[in-house]
Amino acid sequence: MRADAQSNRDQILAAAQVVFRELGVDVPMKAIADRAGVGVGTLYRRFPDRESLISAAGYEYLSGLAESAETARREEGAAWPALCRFLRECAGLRLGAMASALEPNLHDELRGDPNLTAVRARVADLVARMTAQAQAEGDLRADVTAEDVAHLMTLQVYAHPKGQTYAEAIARTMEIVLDGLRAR
Amino acid sequence: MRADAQSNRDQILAAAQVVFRELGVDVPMKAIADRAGVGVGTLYRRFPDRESLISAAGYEYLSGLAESAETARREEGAAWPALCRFLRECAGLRLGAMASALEPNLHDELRGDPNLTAVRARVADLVARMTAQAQAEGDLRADVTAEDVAHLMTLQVYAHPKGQTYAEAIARTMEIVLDGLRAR
Amino acid sequence: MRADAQSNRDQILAAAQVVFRELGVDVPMKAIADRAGVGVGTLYRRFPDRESLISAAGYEYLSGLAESAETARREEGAAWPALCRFLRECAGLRLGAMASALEPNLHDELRGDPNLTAVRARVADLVARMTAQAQAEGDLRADVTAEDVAHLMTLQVYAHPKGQTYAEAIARTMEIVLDGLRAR
Amino acid sequence: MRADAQSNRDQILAAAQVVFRELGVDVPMKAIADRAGVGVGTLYRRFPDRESLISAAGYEYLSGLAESAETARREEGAAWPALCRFLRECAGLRLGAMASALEPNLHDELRGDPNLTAVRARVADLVARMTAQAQAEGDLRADVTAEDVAHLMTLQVYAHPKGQTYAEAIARTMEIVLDGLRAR
DNA sequence: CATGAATGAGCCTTCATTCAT
DNA sequence: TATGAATGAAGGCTCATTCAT
Repeated sequence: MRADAQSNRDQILAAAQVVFRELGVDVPMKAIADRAGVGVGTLYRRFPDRESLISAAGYEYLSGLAESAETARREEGAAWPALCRFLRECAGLRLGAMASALEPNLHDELRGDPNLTAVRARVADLVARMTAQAQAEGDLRADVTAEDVAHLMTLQVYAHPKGQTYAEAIARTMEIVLDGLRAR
Repeated sequence: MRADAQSNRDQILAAAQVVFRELGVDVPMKAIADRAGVGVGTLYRRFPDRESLISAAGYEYLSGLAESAETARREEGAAWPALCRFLRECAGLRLGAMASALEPNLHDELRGDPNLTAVRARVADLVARMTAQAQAEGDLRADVTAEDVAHLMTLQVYAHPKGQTYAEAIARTMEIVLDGLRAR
Repeated sequence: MRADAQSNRDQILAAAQVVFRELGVDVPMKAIADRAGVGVGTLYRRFPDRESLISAAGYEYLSGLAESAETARREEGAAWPALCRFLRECAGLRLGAMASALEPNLHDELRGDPNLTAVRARVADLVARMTAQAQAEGDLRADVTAEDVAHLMTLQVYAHPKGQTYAEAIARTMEIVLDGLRAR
Repeated sequence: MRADAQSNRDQILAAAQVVFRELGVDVPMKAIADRAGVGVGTLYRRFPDRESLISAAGYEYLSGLAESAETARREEGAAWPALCRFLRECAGLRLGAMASALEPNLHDELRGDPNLTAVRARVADLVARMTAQAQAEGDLRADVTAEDVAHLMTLQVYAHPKGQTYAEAIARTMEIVLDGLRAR
């Protein structure tokens, strides 16, 4: 791929991530193109339909997440702090907005996507391992499943009252959740 | 208002609540009219635009919630179980889907709505009172604010994997959250 | 159906026949709506996609044709003049432009259309009967099949040189064809 | 012109003829470029717009036709069989699909094209001469004009029912036409 | 009053044409 | 010179809203 084309592709993907996060995946394609500084035609050349853009953006989201989960495990020593760091990051990424990509059941067209399937599995596996280990180490309550934890990746609240930003609101909520997860 | 007109209004409002919950507030107006068994014209006669329908539906949601919060307080004896019951009900109602109505900052047109403002205040007050009382009774951790709790009313997760329904997923998440809220 | 709605439907159908004939079936929907004096929305309300409009217009074309074939048979006495009259009318209608509707093999979406199938069969049957009878009466050469004749319904030439209109050009061509069909 | 450039030009022209015949002159430019095995840029370098490509392809069509008309006259001896051979070839070439090029009145942009004008005149002249001669020789009915015959070059039918190909359908139709032309 | 028909603005997508590589 | 990337205008279709019946 030509250098300029690649750069445009990157712009578009970055723009999509931002815009999906802020306005949701049903945002007009034009909004994404504008944010990326390209024409709609260019966007469609790279991503022939909305699904393929969601798929690619979801892939980026999830591999970034997998990446940083692995980093966290390496850097934190224990599983529990790694898990906390991971879930905080998920919340910050507003992963819920991309849930269509995460959850095969939501968007029919995305169900069979092989890249997505692979990275979903990779993330699910990381979550399962962190969960098991944190339970083994006695830090995470024993009665939650890896799936409960996976749900928490997409935690959202819809309120940002007063001067509080969404990031602050969800961060506070996530702290409560983490306290709820901690073993007594 | 004539009896049949009133009945239509009630149908529409009920339909809107169901449909908003299931498909979100951006659902086509026709879908609501169909569900209510009336023509779109009738819908527009009662609710001149989408905002006013969201507003009215939000009002219903919130007053129902206030109602049942008061019932809970009366029936549960202590504030903490009343609060738990209230938050579980919020989750079940998928209140997040109606967040536009709840949160004055989300939908500009809804900001100044007097009915909504009043019922929002009523709910906020109830939450604040339950919060304070539950903290005073030593059941709720002391470091959360009434606002943290208010956020939790709109808690959502976007995943419903395997055979689990959304209701089950959010219920499990809410239990974790309630454990996180409980005083040690 | 309400009277005004019915009238609009008729306008649209009439407009479609004219515009299809002149510009072909790939003409912008807006062009048809404009010609009918309605908005595009109205057009789409009555005919949810292009296929259904082609189908309806094709049906009109073909039933009109069947009608007039029957009239011709009644009025002309013999089969041969009835056939000639019929083929002249086909040419004048520029039936070739509507061939998608006539020919199940051209437009996949139109293949299974039951109305169209029925009227196609009706026309095919009329042609077959006129053909057989004209041959029996010794006016039509014996070596042509009903299918050859059916082809001639869609006869087209693409030229309209000098001051000649298309109608004149195809009329002259059709006379030559009819001479070619006549038994010696 | 460099040898490779010339070769590209030839490829494109050949591709255009094939694709125009099969899909019509409104086919996407990319389809032609692909068929020619070149990029669109190359196509546009050689033919600055669609008209000039139609013009060039039309020129090829018509000079080929003129060529073979002359061959036919030389080889057939009499004018009538030459004319028949010529018209059969026109039908086989599906000349109707290129009618825009043939007929100055159809495509405004093509009206003034000098190459096209010249070759159109050349073909028209050949047709006129064959017509006159065939009439003089008593084989062609006397009441048709050279223009009637020219029309027949673009004869089309739109049906290809059952297993019959278009080529077979038009061939059969042309035989009827030729019978219609023959003097009694 | 209730209905659903009509309207047109808006988003989706394709493709002719231009232009950077 | 060849390529194919970028652009935006144009046409398809949906849906919020208005209005005739």
